[in-house]
Amino acid sequence: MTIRDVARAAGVSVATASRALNQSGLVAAGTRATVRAAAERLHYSPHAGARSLITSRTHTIGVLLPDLYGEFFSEVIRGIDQRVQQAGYHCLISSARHGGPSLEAALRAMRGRVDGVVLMSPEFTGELSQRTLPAGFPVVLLNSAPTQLPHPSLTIANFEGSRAMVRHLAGLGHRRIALIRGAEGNFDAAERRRGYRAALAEAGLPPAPELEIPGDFSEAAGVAGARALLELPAPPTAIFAANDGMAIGALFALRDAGRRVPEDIAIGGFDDIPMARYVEPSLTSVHVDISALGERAATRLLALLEGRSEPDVSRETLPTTLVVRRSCGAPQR
Amino acid sequence: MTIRDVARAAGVSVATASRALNQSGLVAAGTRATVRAAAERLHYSPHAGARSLITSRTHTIGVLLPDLYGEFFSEVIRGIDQRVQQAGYHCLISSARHGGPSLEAALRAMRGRVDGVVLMSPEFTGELSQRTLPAGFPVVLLNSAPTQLPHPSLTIANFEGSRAMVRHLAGLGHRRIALIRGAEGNFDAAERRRGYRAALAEAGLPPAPELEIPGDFSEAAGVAGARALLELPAPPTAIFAANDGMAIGALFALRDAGRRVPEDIAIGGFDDIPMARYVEPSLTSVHVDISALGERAATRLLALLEGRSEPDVSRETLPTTLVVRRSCGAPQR
DNA sequence: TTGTAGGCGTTATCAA
DNA sequence: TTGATAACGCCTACAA
Repeated sequence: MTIRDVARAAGVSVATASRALNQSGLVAAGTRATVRAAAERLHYSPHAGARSLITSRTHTIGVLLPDLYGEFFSEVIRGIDQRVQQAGYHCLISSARHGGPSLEAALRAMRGRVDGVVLMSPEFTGELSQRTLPAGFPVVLLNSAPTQLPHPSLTIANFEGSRAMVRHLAGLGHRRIALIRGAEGNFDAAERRRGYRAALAEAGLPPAPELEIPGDFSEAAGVAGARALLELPAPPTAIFAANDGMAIGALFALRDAGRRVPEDIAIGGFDDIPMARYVEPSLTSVHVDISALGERAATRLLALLEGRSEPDVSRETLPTTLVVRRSCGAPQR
Repeated sequence: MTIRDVARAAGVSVATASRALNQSGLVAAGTRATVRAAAERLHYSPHAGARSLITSRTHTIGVLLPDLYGEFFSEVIRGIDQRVQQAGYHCLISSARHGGPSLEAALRAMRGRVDGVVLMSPEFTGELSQRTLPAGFPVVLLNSAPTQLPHPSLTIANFEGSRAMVRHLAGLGHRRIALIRGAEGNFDAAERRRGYRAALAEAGLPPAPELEIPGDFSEAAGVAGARALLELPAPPTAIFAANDGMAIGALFALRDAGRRVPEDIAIGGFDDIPMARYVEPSLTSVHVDISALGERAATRLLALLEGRSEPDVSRETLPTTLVVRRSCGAPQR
């Protein structure tokens, strides 16, 4: 079932059939109708590969993520797909997780399959880019550290969100506010710590290195972190965990240790995962609209593809909002 | 950067270059090395579209889901991608959600881009299949009702899982066990109800139509369902909700109504979403390994693609396991 | 063991 | 307004 069949059925040449099927060119209204009818009747749909060969557009964008696990990624994908679909594009998903194919291989494998790529990976460097991607290949970076790379990049307001959280805790009267940090070397984690420190400084609270506990975004790290904090000669009265997973871990650890939340210790998290509403007490967190992040990334990439935007390498930050629930002890509503 | 460039750089013909790059054909070890080196140096990677034109394989599989929202879908995708990636394939994701393009359009748009498709949609009929897909096009159905369609299909053990749950509740001494049903017309929902009824019958409990409350898998339906049940002249002592979302809704409704769970009323859910562990009391549920479902679907599809399997249209059911937590009041451990 | 040449399904160019 | 025909990049007979 190729365009030849359609052409034959409509009694025209393939060239005319092609013109009639696409918007392009001048075709008599009558012939166009005949061709369209034939295509419909034959259930014709063009072969994407062949078309991309000549147009050198695939109408597909690649989405390369470090993993496909968890709500963050599913939401990103949802946002991207939604945006991309309404533009008539497709989504080729791939994860370059540890143990799987390298980022380079994954990127390379996408060649000829996608017109551009939304990329989330700390490993992506200029050197790699140059080695792997054709010059000028459209790329949008997601949640990456600021780079010199000539690509637009999107992040969420890690710094501002954390600062708002810690400011809120300080506003409730807490003087000893601990931080359970995110993964070492992670850009989000670093930014969240920066926000934490900034808020402390603003509130006139002295930096207290012993209140900063390393973590890795896992629930277990939250448990361990909270336990460590309780061991301190002067334990904190509030804990800010760099993500909700660790915050929930901390919640459990405190409960096990017989501490009441928020009466004895307040807790705040980051991400506002759905579960935050359900834990007991419900978790104060920093809300992030992840599907909007994906949608925005797709929009930027499409703009690049359509050549509508200048090589705009600006960095864009999506806002976050503090969601106050019971775990921080603030008066509700 | 095409194979011509590589050939030229290696001082051979494109045919030889092609042979050297693929496993195929007899090539002198020396020339193979030269060609490979040239390809490496030039960062050559073949154009997928062109290749698919001649081989008529894309090494890509389509994944068509009703939506991309929530953990179920992200886990399915993860399972599929994992399996497919290790076979050197790619994943083209698409959702045929309401308001978006129709299933037919989505399916049609995949032509020439994928070698086969993992499909989850209640709307997929033989008629549609015939109209949209080339005869013999590889399809694997996910969580669909049994059909006459000549495609392998995969489901989870809805019936068995529900039966195990209700059997468990009956075993704890409950005589009045209610069901909050899943969405009308949904195959999973129907199967879960069938399991519920079967377990009641096995336990010698009389069917009690007033204990079957309609629902739609939403948390709100769980709230409404639980309230309705409490209004009954003889309320149930246990509630089985057809999914965890509704079970959690019911949990909240009971708490609001001043009922203790599990002391006054026991609750069980289905799916074992991550949140089930975190609600208070933790929720007894039926565990489903969703990424395994995706992985299995991918495996079946790949078998079809590689022609390794006969046109095996068998229906495969993935087991579920009952996870007992506190909400049902069973002794722990 | 290697090279030549044809063709996969489309669109684009150029004549008619 | 239409039709031949030449690409696009690749693979694979077939010939050398």
